[in-house]
Amino acid sequence: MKYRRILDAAVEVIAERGYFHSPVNAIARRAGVADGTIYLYFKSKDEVLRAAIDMAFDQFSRQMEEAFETLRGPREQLEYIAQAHMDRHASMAIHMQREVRPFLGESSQRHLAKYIEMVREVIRRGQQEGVFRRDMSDEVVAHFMFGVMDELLSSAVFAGLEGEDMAGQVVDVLFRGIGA
Amino acid sequence: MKYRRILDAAVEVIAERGYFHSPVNAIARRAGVADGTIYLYFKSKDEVLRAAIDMAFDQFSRQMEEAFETLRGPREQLEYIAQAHMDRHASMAIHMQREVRPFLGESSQRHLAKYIEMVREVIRRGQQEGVFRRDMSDEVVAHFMFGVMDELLSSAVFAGLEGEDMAGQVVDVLFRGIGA
Amino acid sequence: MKYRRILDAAVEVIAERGYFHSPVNAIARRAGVADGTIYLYFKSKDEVLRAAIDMAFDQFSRQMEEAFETLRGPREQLEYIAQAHMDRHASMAIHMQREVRPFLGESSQRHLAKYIEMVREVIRRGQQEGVFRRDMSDEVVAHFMFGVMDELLSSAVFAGLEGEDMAGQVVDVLFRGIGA
Amino acid sequence: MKYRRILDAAVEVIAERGYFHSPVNAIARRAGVADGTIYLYFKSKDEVLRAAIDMAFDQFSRQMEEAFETLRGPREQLEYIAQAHMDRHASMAIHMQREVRPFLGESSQRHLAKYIEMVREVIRRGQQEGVFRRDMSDEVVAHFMFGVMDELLSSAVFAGLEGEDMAGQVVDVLFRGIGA
DNA sequence: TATGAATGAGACTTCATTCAT
DNA sequence: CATGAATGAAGTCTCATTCAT
Repeated sequence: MKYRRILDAAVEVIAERGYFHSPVNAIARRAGVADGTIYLYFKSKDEVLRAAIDMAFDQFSRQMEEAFETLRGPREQLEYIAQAHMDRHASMAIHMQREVRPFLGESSQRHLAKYIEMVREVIRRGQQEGVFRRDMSDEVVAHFMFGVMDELLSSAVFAGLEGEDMAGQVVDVLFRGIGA
Repeated sequence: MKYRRILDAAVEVIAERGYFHSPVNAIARRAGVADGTIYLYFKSKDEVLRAAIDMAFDQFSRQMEEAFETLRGPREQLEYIAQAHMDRHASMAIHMQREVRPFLGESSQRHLAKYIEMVREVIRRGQQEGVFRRDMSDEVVAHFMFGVMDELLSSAVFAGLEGEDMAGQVVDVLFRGIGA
Repeated sequence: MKYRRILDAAVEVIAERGYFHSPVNAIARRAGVADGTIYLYFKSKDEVLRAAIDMAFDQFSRQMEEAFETLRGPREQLEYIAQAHMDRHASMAIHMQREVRPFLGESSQRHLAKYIEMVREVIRRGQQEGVFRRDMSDEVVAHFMFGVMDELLSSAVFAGLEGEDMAGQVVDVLFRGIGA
Repeated sequence: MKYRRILDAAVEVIAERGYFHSPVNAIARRAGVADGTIYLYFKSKDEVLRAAIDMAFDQFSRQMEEAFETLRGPREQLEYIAQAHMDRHASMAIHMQREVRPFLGESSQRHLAKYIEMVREVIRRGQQEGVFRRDMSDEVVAHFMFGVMDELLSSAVFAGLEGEDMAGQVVDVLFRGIGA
């Protein structure tokens, strides 16, 4: 379906060139549709971006919720989040909201907030279960986690860190750091 | 001096609205100069951004080098870096390179690389001195640190975390996480 | 087709006001299109000028080549060139390259060179056939001819010489002047 | 005196780069004065150009009038005009009016008209004296002469015709062409 | 639905001109 | 008289968006 083709093309093109260097016609070309067609499915270019980010986060959320039904321990859950975040394709759109936070407004905030909230819950439960230290703000820890993952992800592109098991190292440091 | 006024205005405006939503005339207005005046001091809009980032990183580097002459322990040094990074004004420009990494090219890379290298050295020395674990890539840890700081910084604006001693918490977690 | 409308409008406007006093929006208005439309057909304003000049010279060349198949005598050929050059519409674009020679670079040179070369051949053949004097540089004579025609053309606009058979007089003088 | 320095600088710079590619500050730099100084002597950039052209033509006219007091024959006079026109420095400003005719308006016209008138008189007198043919418009002949000279002059720069005695050839052709 | 030529607002930049020193 | 930093109008060009087909 074209709706999806456009979204995927947008993610690809924007990931390569950045949002503001990605003219609508470039997205259209990549999607194999005419420029005007995009406006049959989306109200504006911003809307395409918004939808792409929405899609990525929603998918991410769903993936987590599903996994958490069988993965119950805080440690396992954090590990899973890190692993999933590191998966390049899924997270490219998540990463995109960086470039775009200043003007995408509450939509962008909302998704990030949801990601953060998800992590906070894991942390809080870990704290209740006595697995994690209690002397730390769960909010700070959650941003902490998101920040590391996102930076490693984007640096990987430039710095050639692709080989390393980054998610593993991150979780390892984090656990020691916040473990009780 | 106008040069400085323009640079400061640019950092302010871009921090608020993002580089690509910051027309030159907005920067000019904020700086209290005419549009054309900017081009007496900078060759192009890109050049303003580049100069702002250069300035911020250079200042940051100098501050570190100075401080490290009396602060010798890896722990103290990391703490100092975190503290300095968290200082809003100084780091806003550092943060800006995020939005802009894809097209600012090597200039942007170089600065980040220098920051990373600085942290890596601290880590490596800590590993040699037996203060830090040896089973981790110092490069990953350095990006780790940068990522956390930058995310916390940018989230602070939105999430109202301003009160918390974020730098302190970061360093605390990091030390436990990578301590030997 | 818009491509042609724009080219014609450009020639008209530039002929009236000069290239550098012809903002793109004036050309667009004359062509009855929006400013941006011009950039669908031409990469830049310079490109419009270049294309206009190209078109005029090409048309001129083709016209000559065609005519020369039946017009074999040097005298007839020169007469034909003069006549064609004098035709206002066709030659306006040829005239334009004057204003613009310094910065249109080799494209402009090339066309003029071709015109000159065409005349030189006629002259040289005339010299071989003994119709023209041999003690003159054919290159000088060719520029000679081009210069006269172009000046008469541009003066005609201002000086109201429109009525006179200028081409005829020119060729007459030229023949007596260079005739053997 | 600065007035003169500015005028000379203007002619030099404009001859090299064309009027519209000659920013005022380039003329100022060449003249060794500040930008603003130019406006103490001239009302506008156009005025500088106008004055430069005025100066060149006036000088040219004076030179002719002077010479014509001893040079009485039509042939000698035409020869002298051609020779003087060909002198590079003197004629550069004359040549400049080409680029600029469309918008310099009557001032430019007037000078050219004067040049033309001067030649026409020579021609007319030649016709009366029976030296020149009577079946030609003296106006056409005058433009004829101006056009050739100007083209040869400007082509010389590009085509490397510098060596040839162009003025001589021109006059030679012209005489045969219009001689009785 | 789909197209893509056309639009025009708005961005960046240049440069003639002014004016406080 | 002289300076040159500053101004801002105007120019070129891009690109999100529309609409006739």
